[in-house]
This record gives sequence, C-alpha cells and structure tokens, in this order.
Amino acid sequence: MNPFKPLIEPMLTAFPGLEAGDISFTTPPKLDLGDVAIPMFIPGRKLSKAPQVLAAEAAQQTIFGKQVRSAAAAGPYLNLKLDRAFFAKTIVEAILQEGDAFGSNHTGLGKRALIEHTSINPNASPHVGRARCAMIGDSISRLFRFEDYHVEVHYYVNDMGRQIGLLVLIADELEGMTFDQVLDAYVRANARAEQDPEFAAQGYELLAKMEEGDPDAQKKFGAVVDLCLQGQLAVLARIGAHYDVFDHESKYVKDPRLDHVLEALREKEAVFVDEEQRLVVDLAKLGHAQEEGRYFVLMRANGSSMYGYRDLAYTMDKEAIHADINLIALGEDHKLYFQQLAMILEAAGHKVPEPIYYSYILLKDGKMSTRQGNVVLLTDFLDEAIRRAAERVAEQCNDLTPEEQRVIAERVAIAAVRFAVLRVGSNKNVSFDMDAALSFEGDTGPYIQYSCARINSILRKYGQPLPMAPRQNFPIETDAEWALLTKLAAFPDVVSGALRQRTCAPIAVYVLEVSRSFTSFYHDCPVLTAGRPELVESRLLTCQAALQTLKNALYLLGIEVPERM
RNA sequence: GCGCCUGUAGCUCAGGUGGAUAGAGCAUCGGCCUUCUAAGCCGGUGGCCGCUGGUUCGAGUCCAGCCAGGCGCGCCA
Repeated sequence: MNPFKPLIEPMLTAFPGLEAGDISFTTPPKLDLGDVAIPMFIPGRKLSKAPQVLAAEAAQQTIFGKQVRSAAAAGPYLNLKLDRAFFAKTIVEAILQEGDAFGSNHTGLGKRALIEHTSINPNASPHVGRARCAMIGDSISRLFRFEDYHVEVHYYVNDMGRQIGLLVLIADELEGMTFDQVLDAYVRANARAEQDPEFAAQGYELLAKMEEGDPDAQKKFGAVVDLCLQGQLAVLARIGAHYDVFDHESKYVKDPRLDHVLEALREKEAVFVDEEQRLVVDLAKLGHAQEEGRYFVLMRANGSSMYGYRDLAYTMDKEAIHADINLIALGEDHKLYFQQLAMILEAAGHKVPEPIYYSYILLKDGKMSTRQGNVVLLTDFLDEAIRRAAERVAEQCNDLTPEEQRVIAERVAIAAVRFAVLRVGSNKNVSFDMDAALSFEGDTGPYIQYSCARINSILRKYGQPLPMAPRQNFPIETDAEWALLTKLAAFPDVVSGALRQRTCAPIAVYVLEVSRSFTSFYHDCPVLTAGRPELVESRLLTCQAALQTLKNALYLLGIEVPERM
C-alpha cells in the first residue's frame, strides 16, 4: 500500500521525463517541515539537474490539487503539507479491509518454500544459543507463510555419529535414563572418551554396527535419539517453534545418488584415497582457492561414512522437492563446511540451499558448549523469565484468576525472550545477560504487548462494534495521529525488505517504532473522551488499525498479543 | 598464518540500493498518575560512527591498508 500514490501523477505531468518509479517518499526529520518528503536525487539524475534546483522547480511548477496544502523545497527535498484527513482515511480503510493479511505483499502465491532449521544434535536439552537458531528459523518461516508461500519446515535429526554412539553406551549402563539426565550423561561420555581410548573405540564400533544396519544397534540408537528428540521438541514448542517434517540422518547412509556425485568428482579428478585409506575430496580441483579447508573427508578408513557424506544425500533429497525457495539456517561455525558441501554438489550439477548464518550467544566466560556442559539451558531461562513475569502480573492483574495470570506471565516471558533474540542482526555475537534479556521495560517484547493491551482496553471499554470503514469525515487533529498512521502504512514495505534480506530483525525494529508512536498518540489524544462523535470514531479506528498492524507484525516474531496485562 | 563475520553514546543495539542536524533503550539528571493500564509519557546530559588514507558535490554506509574481538581451517556433527 502506498497512500501517497495520488501525488505521483502531478509530478509526472510537471516533469514529463520522469516515470512513476523515480518518485519515492520519505518522512521529513521534523513534521513542521512537511507531512511527506520527496527526495530529488534520482529524478535530478534522470533530468540532469541538481536535486536542489529540481526541488525548487517542483515546488513552483507542480500542480498537486486540493490534497496538497503547500509545497516547499528544502535543499534536495520537496516537502509537502497535506490534507491529512484524506490520506489518513485511505490508510485506515486499507488496513481494516486487509485485516490479518495487512502487510503481506502476497509474493509467494502458488510458490513453495522449504526451510531447515534448528536440527540440534539429539544429545541434550537445547541451550539458548541453539534456541537462537530455532527462533530465527521459525520467524523466517512465518515471514514466508505470511507472504503466501506454502512453507515446509524441515528438521534434520542427527541420529548417527560418534557422539550419539557414546551416549548410547552410557545409556546402556544407566538404564531408564530420562531426558533431564541426558545432558549430564553426554558430558560424562565425552570426558570419558577423552581419557579412556577403549571406551572411545567402543563408540566407533557401535557406530559401525549401526551403519551396517545391525538391528540391536539400531534399536538402541533409536531409543536414545527419540528420547532426546521428543524432549527437545517439547522445549522448543514452549517458544513457539514447530516443524513439519523430520528427516533422519540414518536414512541417508547408503543413498544411491551418492554414486553419481562420486562419479562427477572422479571425472574432475577431485576425489582420492589418501595414505590412511580415507576417501577424500580435493576441493582445489573444484575451484577452492585457499589451502585451508581444501580437503573434505567423506569416509573413514574402516569404510564408515562421515557426517558430510550423508549430508550430501540429504541436501539432494531436499533439492528434489523443487521448492522455489530452499533455505537452511546454520551457525556461523558451519560456514566453511557448508561452502565445501555446496562446492561438491554444484560440481555434480546440483542446486544447493541458500544459507542463513547466525552467530553465537556468548556467556561472560565464553562460548556455550554442550559438550563441556557450559550452558544456559533454554528451559531454565524460560522458567526464570516466567517467574519474573509472574511477579509483575500478580501486582498488576490481581483481579484475575491464577490461571489467567499464569497465561499472561507465560506470554510476557516468551515475548521478552523472543524479542530480545530477534531484534539483533543474526550475524552479530550477542553476549548473554539474564537481567538485560528479562527486563520488561524500554525496547522489549513486553513493552510492545503493553501497548496492545492498552488498545484492547480502550476497545473493551467502548463496548460496541466498530464501523468497518471510516465515514466521510476522518478528522486528524494532532501530529501524533498523523505520525502513527503513516508509520502503519509503511508495514508492507518493511515486510518485503525483511523477506529480501531473509531476516525478521527489521520487523522487530518496526514493531517498536509503531508501539512508541502509538503510546505518544495514546498520551496526546483521548479516544473515548475525545468529544465530537466523529473524532471518537476516527480515533477508535486508528486504534483498531494500530492493533491490527501490531498483531500481524507480532505474529511474524512469534509473539502473542494479550487482551490485558 | 589464511578465510569469513563484527567494531556506532558508559552499557545493549538500530541505521537496504551513498543524501536533511547519526537514532532508540538501559544507566544518569529533571518533570508528569482526581482524565482510556506509570510494564508508560515529556525533557536534559552523553558520539574523532575502531584507526589511517582514497573515491564523491556528499561517506557510519563504497574501496585499500592497519588495529581489536568472534568463528573456521583432513577420520566431530
């Protein structure tokens, strides 16, 4: 939606050399300069005129009609003061009409999008670093769904490998291991393998059996993996992450398609057996420029396959779905690995997924490592968040039942966590600070929810159904109303920008701006006690439009809108 | 050592495709609850945008070099 479309035509009439695409709109730094600004850089280049000169000419020569009160040049900008009521009405009308779809540009109609994310090793309860991947991946899948893509979320279950083998050994000794004991068992298994070569060898042995299809080994692996996976999914569900398809790594051990990849590599003389009898790819033959990361091992000397070998098959499997968009969210530590994988598959004529990398959440004393047990578990983090939120809710909503309070506290906590993670760019390391992450004041998820609760409160108190569309007269009396509505109108552009950049961070920034803008409106503009019925109505509809926009944007972030808080 | 990512206010972060006086929150200082929720609002203090050069009418944004942090670099996944 571009509410300022009616301003384009008069410009084109005044300057025949221009096309509609040359005219763009921005908000002036201060509203007393104008309600909307048209930058003259691009039109100036097109007409070979200095933007300052063109702006001055445009202010003189363009005949805008009665929707424009005044036009003034300010340097390279043409600032317009508008008949605000006219444009405000267009904006509110569009938002209410589009409802839950407002903001979507519907670019995914009839298209498929596949995204793989999270795919944690089944060895322990997820820590907040892994949860970052889940939240980023989940939000991107929501973004594509919102754009009308048919979205399929895949989860790769790493049910093979030495690590799991060691865990199976420990589980055997433990008997009746529960999910809560897994992390501890996993840490112990790794520590023991480092000190006890025999134990480590047993792990490899078990792994080899598993790969050969030994039924007993498969049963043991299956039991441990399933215990972990179900436990992990339950925790991930708490933050709203869900998956459509689970692909098990063990399915890709002896995939016939790998022969054809090997064949392609042989043709390029890029694969060889090294002096230790491993099957290795020489990526230099495929165009890899550096010595570092030149070799990629496919199989061990004993003939068992490496993770990457199976991943080749899995990646081809996803390619076979022929999705229009094929994404994978990966930790930055997988960057080189994925480039190597891509190089091999491309050499064999395959298309590879588009990676989305995220950096780590660091603790004060360094990186989180499941293997070392140096972690903040998502589940503990959420419990603490809920505990803090519950304290606040108990003060503020003491007229509600404990059950109602519990639901609110949970939503507030999840909003705090998801927002804190999603608002920062995914290629940035974040240092984890419990207190900062769980603050409910300022630029936070709960702040946004709070503004929604206030809107809901106004609508509840009004107590009657709102008209579906603004009436003829839509008075705008303050800058606050105008600023809010133009901010709302920007949502579709924010969505398309986020989609293009494959990140929901701009949505988080936007939702904060809308909330701030609404709260200023809330303080400046009484709604129910505005006086004139038409003003009450226009402001009610403004509230409704703001709520609809916030709701749609918060859906993308996986944050729920509370009725009150 | 080589490659990729990051460096913006005391702290945590925004700042597509170069454009108006570099923006928020926290912290700090000062105002605002007989009026729709103070998890709030309004205002003040606080910036060699890591450093040095270059391109440009114009650089936080583009290029080069350097400095600092993160990640990675052959039988982990």
